[in-house]
Amino acid sequence: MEQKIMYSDTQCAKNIDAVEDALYVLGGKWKLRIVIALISGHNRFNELQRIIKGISARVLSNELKQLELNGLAKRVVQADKTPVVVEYVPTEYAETLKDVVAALADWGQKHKKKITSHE
Amino acid sequence: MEQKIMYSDTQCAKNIDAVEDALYVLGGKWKLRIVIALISGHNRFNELQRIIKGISARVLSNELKQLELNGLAKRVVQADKTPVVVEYVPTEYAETLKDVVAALADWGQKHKKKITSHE
DNA sequence: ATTACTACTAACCTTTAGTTTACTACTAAT
DNA sequence: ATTAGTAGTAAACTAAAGGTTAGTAGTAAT
Repeated sequence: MEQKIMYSDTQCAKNIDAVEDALYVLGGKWKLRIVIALISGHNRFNELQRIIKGISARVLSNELKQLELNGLAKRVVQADKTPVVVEYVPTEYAETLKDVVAALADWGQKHKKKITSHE
Repeated sequence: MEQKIMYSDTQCAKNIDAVEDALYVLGGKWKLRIVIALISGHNRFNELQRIIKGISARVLSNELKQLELNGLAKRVVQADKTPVVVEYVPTEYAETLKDVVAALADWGQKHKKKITSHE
């Protein structure tokens, strides 16, 4: 009936479902930025707030809890130190996001070049 | 001073900025799903609304306008046909998103497997 | 003694995103 | 004549996300 379908409807639905599952964990304004910061070795609360420009303590705190729930970060308290040091460390699972981050960062960079040059 | 930084602060900031630029265009609940649907050959308004489950006409209409503004989709009216047929076609530029979609869909799929199996 | 840093939380408020219902104007089929 | 589909828009609303301000309890430096 239709001629121009490039991929099957089921493939399309599969892709939509899959990005839906990804966005459930990674969606929103801050999650990916936080993951990048964590992977880049920024592990302490105020350090994260400093490097992720514009994020409030409230939001950072909430997002870190969700990242922990989803197995991407771990809250580590070093109770021996005084004052107590809290670190948020990316899990091994968070490393699996490197391709996603790379693809998105790459596209974002190219996109910026595009809009700042010939537009 | 610090030993454990894996990547430089500037690299981290660059990545954060780049995904920020990408999310400005692609962020939100629907944009990527619509792009996938468009690339998959679903081009008409009601067709898109049918395949993208849960999206309302209002939101679909708004998102399509934004995708057009950002050069990812083009609204094509076939005035000759009766009734008039409106098609939303992905631009060439939208094709550059394939890597992003693939990375995200791949991760989403693996993530779903992870949480539905051993959790 | 004051200032500042740490890692947050509470309460409140605003903004953005999304939903629902209804409606338009036209066509095409039953 | 009625029903259904096309491609939407308008108005009014709710829900979710995020921001702002202030404050806690402790340490450590000036």
